[in-house]
Amino acid sequence: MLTNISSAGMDLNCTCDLCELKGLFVDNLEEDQLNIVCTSKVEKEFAQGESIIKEGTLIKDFTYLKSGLVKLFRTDCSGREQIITIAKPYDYVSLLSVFSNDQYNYSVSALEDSVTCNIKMDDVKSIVSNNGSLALSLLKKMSKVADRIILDSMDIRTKHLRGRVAYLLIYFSENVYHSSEFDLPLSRKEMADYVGMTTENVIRSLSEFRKDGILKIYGKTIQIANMETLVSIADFG
Amino acid sequence: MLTNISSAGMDLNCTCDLCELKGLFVDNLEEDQLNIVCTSKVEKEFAQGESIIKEGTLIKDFTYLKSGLVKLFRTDCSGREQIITIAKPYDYVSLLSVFSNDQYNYSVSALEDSVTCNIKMDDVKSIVSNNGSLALSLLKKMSKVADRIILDSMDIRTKHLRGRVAYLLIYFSENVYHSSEFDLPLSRKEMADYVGMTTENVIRSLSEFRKDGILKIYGKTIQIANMETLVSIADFG
DNA sequence: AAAACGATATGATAATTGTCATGACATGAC
DNA sequence: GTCATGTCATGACAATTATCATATCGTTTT
Repeated sequence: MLTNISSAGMDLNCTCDLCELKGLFVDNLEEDQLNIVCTSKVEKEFAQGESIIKEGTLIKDFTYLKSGLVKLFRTDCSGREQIITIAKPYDYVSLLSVFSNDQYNYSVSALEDSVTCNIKMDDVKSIVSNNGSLALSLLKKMSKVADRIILDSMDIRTKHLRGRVAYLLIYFSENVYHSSEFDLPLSRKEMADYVGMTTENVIRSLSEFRKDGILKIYGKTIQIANMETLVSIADFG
Repeated sequence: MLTNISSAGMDLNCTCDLCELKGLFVDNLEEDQLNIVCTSKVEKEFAQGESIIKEGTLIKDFTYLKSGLVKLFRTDCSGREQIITIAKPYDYVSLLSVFSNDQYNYSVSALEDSVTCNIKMDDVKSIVSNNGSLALSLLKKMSKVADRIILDSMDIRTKHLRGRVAYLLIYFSENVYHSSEFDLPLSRKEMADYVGMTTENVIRSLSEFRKDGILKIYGKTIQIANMETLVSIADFG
């Protein structure tokens, strides 16, 4: 149910209208609905490595990422982790499952220090029922997120080991850090969980790239020395 | 823009309120909105094997499956088909891409004789903007469809060849034909496109299952003789 | 400092899958 | 009928990946 809020005006302490994610919510909200969000939203901080959402847990909030980097993953029947996707602010988040299920069927944890914004699911549903433009905006967002996850995973499926690893490195370089040099936010094992291969083979690929002069590797720090070759490997080599 | 329809009452020829899919649309529609759907909707028939949607084509309609069976697929960079999912009525369809893109990034074709119902995308958007419960219903549907596709493909990724083939056979037996004997709607090559292996290896798996007495195979007709073993192979064998 | 641990790294070997060649069989074209 | 074509089928072999053993490095614990 909607919390009934006086129409005396906005909470002056609320900064939702300054939120970098306003495009998703605020632009579509009437003042009284914005007040609901402002009043009921809760921001939470998570340190690198901390768990944000646990598979099987009840869905109470609509959650999205304000800053940081997270991984969505699940645990398969044999106990191994599978990374479904990696999300940065505005990529994410609470769209899978949220409207169809009462519990999460994946987990989320922080790859870097992160901040989430949480709105009560009931409030979101109430607002959506009364606000068509927000509904369309959510449908659009959800459609895009689902598409990206599905097509990316189909894409990765066509590649061999080296291509998959190259693909992942290029993803971080181009879409997350916008630089040819960056600190990998994933361990080698997590890279393996993402591309669906073993840790050893991911390490081997990285070593080969290093020996071939495509990468310079200092622990987690990666410098892409030959982007052209790396791209051609990702596009299948 | 919404077509302006006289309020004189429903089109008496419209049978949308009898549609087996009314749960998705009709239950959430006011009478005037229902009239829009009834007037603008177009039903199309497709013979087995016919193309319903082509990748890269402009999205004009919101489409769903009334009867039959279809496959969603895309063509990867090396020209090979990848089946994203197989959908039966109410499973499907027009949810991926539709609200976020102006063109399809996958194709759809009929595995069995099929009938689709098509509503102009503009009409759907207009109605959603004015109808919160329909919006929620679409969000729910979309969330469920995306979840299923993503989790199924993660699931299949954990399995080896034989497990994947077994999984697919069980899917048809339990979710589509509700019988231990059925006609495969897919060629061996399509099965391979779905599970991400080669045609030869899919055929080999089927042959092994036959030799082991798990299946009886007469061309496309499959009879599962030992469901228990097949399930244990799917759950990983 | 020593010990313990986890992540990274490399090699040898086994398991799994892909590729290529070949043939049988059905179907439709001519 | 014969031919061409495509699907189904099987085998031999090559390529790719997983598994297991082992070693190093850095960090934390004791």
